[in-house]
Amino acid sequence: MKKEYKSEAEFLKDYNPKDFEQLSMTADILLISISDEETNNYRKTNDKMMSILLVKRDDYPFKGKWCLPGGFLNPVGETLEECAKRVLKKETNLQDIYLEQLYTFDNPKRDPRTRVVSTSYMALVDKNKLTDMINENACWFDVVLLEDNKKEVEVTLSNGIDTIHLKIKKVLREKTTDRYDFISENNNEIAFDHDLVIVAGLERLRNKLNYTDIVFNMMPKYFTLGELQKVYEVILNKKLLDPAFRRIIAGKVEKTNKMKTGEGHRPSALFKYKG
Amino acid sequence: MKKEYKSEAEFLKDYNPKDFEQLSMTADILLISISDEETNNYRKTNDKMMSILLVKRDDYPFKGKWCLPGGFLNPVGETLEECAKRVLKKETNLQDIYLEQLYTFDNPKRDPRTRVVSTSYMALVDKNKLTDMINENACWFDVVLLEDNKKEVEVTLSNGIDTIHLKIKKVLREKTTDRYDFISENNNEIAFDHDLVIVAGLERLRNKLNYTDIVFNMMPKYFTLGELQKVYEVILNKKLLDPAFRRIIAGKVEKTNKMKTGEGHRPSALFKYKG
DNA sequence: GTTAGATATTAACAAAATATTAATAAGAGG
DNA sequence: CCTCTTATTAATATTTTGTTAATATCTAAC
Repeated sequence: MKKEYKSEAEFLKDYNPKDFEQLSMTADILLISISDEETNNYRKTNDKMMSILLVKRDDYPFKGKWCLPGGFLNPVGETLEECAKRVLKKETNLQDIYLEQLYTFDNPKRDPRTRVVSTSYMALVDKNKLTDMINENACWFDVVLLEDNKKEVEVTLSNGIDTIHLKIKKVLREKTTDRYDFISENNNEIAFDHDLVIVAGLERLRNKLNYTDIVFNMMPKYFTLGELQKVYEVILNKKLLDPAFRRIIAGKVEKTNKMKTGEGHRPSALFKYKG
Repeated sequence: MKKEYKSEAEFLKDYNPKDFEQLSMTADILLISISDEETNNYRKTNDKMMSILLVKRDDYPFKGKWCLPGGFLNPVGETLEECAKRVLKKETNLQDIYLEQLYTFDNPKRDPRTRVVSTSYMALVDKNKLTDMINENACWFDVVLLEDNKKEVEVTLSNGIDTIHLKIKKVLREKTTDRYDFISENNNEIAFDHDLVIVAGLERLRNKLNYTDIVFNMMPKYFTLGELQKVYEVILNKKLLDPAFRRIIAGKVEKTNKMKTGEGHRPSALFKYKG
């Protein structure tokens, strides 16, 4: 029989959340940076690449597998974003960097322990600004986008020692907005459903590049237009034409009186983000 | 002392989620439609408007307040989207309509009972397609966007009897992507933090209008270009020029041999979504 | 009937944005 | 000083978008 309450306060005094089935939540972070030969200890090319931070699990479940940094939400007073920041600080000592909520993943089978819903965050940083050492179980992996069409996405992650190959099938879900359901075809190459988080994050970054200034979160203070263009090209995975690129970017940056020399060709002007 | 496990299976056998603090989750749905005089029982104008579905709470907390349809996630096997669909079916008997995850709201104080994290979904529908009656505690509210600048958003919701005035302060959070934190300035005009969900949803819809065909989810099968243009104008909250609009939309629709007459002016051709 | 009012539809032109090609600039390194 | 490489910009073609205005065809009022 339902008890009749006379006020919100009276109702709340009686309420016990343990009367209901509950669950756990985590916040996972996709930390993306641009790497080049200076910040890369195994490649000998001059190419820029995207790289993401992975952590090796030293406990069950998925013991020994790589995964995104993440951790359980403390339900007593902590927000998911605070949780994400706490984890990020622990792994990289980074604070005050660009962070945005990406998506909430909730496949009931995504965690073998119990029902765990995960809200993922995307964070962008310029790796070179990382002065402190990152946690010893964490490592940067270069990202190579092998394939990205309407049927599938294929990504290879590599740190020079380990190589992780991710393959995700796309199933058209909604024609009007060209949305797809992503179905992992990986057999525990990476822990949990973090392959889906990575793919969703790379796509979000690619989209935001076109209509925001998000890119400057992963640039150093001073950069040449050539460097900036390479970053765009790496993220978009295609060549851009110089004059077109310069027109688009012109209003966002301002020329400094510094120059970058010693590169074996005509020196280029250094720019900085205007704003 | 930490126990040493030899396999994933052995570890899982010992794992008890109740050893940790847990929480509850809900899925909330922002159902948006376009209303006009035919589907509106109190306005006598010919204008199209956006309208959203609200539900009156008949239990504590927030007893008697309006809120978005939503419900608790069943942690045993139900996904958040399944939960959203279940609630939507209960309130409107609608199935198979456009649904997309909007954002996860997790302010620890958003629910006075206990820690409840809510993942919100946006759903679009053409109200006229609703053949079944909606639940008796549910009601369509017309949406009037009074103000939307870099400092604040103001929205009025009205069903002819009740009027709900929402005011939300914006605080710039991130310059590069022009993102804002939304701070509710409402004193329980609407239950929970559903004012934030509404504002986030309206903004998402406005953005998606520009680069997707999302609008056709709220259109009838056959429509005139004038009607379609009005829907754009209502959502974007501004006038559009005819030839420009027609050029943009031309590739997305196809002319049928039907005409719409009886409107007191030159008849217009009926179009349908191509795809 | 005739005319006014309303929106539909398209033509025509102007302006702005974008794409493309190619010319010129200037340090590094032989 | 010659070649390589990338930087930078000029010049032009093409496409897209903005604007104005002309014409079409219905309903309703007179």
